[in-house]
Amino acid sequence: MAENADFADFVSVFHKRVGGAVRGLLADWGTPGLEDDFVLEPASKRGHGDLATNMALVAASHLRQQPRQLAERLVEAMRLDARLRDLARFEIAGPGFINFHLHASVLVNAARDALVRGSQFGARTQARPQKILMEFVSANPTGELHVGHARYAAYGDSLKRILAFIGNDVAAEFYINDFGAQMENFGASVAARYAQALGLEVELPADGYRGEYPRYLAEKIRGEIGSRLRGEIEPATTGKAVDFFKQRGCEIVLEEMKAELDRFRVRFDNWFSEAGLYRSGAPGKVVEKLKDLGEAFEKEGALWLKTTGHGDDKDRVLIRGNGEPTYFASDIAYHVDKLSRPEHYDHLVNIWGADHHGYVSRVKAAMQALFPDRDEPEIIIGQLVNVIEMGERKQMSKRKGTMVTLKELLAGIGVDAARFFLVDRSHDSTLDLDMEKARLKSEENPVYYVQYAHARIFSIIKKAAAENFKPVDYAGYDALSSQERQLILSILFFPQVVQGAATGREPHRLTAYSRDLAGAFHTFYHNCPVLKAEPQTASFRLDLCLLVRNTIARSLDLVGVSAPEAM
RNA sequence: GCGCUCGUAGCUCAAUCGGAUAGAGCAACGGACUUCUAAUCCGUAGGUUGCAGGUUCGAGUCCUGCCGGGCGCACCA
Repeated sequence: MAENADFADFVSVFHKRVGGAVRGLLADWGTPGLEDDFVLEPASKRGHGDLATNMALVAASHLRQQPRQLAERLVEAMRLDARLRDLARFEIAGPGFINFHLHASVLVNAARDALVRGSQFGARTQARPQKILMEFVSANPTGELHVGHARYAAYGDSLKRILAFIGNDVAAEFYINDFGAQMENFGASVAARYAQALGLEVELPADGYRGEYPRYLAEKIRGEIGSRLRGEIEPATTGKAVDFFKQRGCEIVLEEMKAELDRFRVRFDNWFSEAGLYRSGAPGKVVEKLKDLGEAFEKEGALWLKTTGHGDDKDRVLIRGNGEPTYFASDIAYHVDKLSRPEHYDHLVNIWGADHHGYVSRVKAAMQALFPDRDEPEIIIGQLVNVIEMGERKQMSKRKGTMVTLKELLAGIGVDAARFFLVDRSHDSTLDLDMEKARLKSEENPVYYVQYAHARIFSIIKKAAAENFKPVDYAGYDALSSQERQLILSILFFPQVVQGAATGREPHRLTAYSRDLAGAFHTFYHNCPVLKAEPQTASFRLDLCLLVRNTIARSLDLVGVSAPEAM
């Protein structure tokens, strides 16, 4: 408590004070931890005061006693606490809720305090900051980013911002799968398109990459090298040419992905190459290590990892019968690498699509075998995105061409609407995207509702400057309207919302919050004139506007959305 | 078949450890611009939280079964 005093926000201070007032009582009752863990929620919406707690109900379920009677005794204890009495009055309602009515002056002071904290309001609330390495998107470098990737990019980047805001040291990494059969296939496909562009009769590999993109890459490479590699390709693509097209094609793809992600306001601190991992011999080394640990065994000509010893439902191949390591082996090496770096990460977070969820337990099993004393990596599974075309739901597929690219999404609805839209729903429900509708509906994207509130405030601020408005001291102002109470309360919960979004890994709480806050502001705006009010009222309301502006801008920034000054 | 996951208003989604009358936005309907931006506000309507049981003071939330959608069940990545 003491070490965080500088960053303590009103709600958590109030929470501690309430807990302190009833600590002895709860200890007598033997409800361990309740004095620190009880829920304090905003309640004004329901007309039950400003804040409420269900602690009597929780205690009742432990003690098997009447909640209302317990509530009476809790409130009695609270009334004995003079400092708490200075903040609020209390009452019992319903089955045993305790409602708090905050004194107006307390709300005014809390708002002013939040404003003074400026960019630090709600920040650095993490009790024990961690060094976190997040890995997400990690699209194969063989094509364009589509809206599925965009969803993870928006989700992962937002989560990164949120975790960093509350005090963690967070790095984002993109894992490049630039090794293996898929890449050979990709190189051969681009080589074939190159040859075709030169007028040669060369077929795409049987299961090669179709669609426009390899053609585009081939064309681009032809612009760079002309017909220099013509001889390497006819009549069939040779290893040397495939290597070149693989390499150069991959480089171009990555450059374009970077540029596209940059436009989407997603930046990775590191791009990690799987091929580089192989060059360093890491997969081989980790396999040796697993053998030494007695975790690997030979069967049917392959080398297996005994993942069933660590909770997986079957054992997994590390080295294939043909001597090649599996993707799994290199992925283990990759995770070992993450943990072995000089940064000494405390925690790894991987964000994977639902199509990889079968893979989770084997990676965890491998890491458990190698690092029995460390926390296992946290793997977040995000659901997929379907594309709706002509009213029909289709899974995205590069081959079938039913894919909407990130580029198209941004061209259609823009960065702000796209990021808000993608992050606004829980990552664990599938998302159906109808581009036609999205384009039509972008006008009514809730992001504009939120941004409009921000722009309105700027308008007030500009007007205040133009009129040379001189604020006066509003200490003692306590004639709060219900709209002001609601607005202040909404802001005071911002730190809790951020904290909840962080621990639950749920950035969508920020978009929901920003919408609520914008709503509270719009209501306030219609009922409470700012500059036309009495000087003291005007001064307070102007500060309140500044606070709302800061909080909306921060909420949007945490999900990578801009806060315009005018619309 | 087995495993994971989701199912909430016409649509898209919320709902903090199991708590008060399940909430927003959009769409629909009715009102509000002589005002700091009407991209807004106020109001009305809209629900057997997929179905059936169970646990308990209390279940959208936990447990069991069923129905439906998605994903997975490789010596692919």
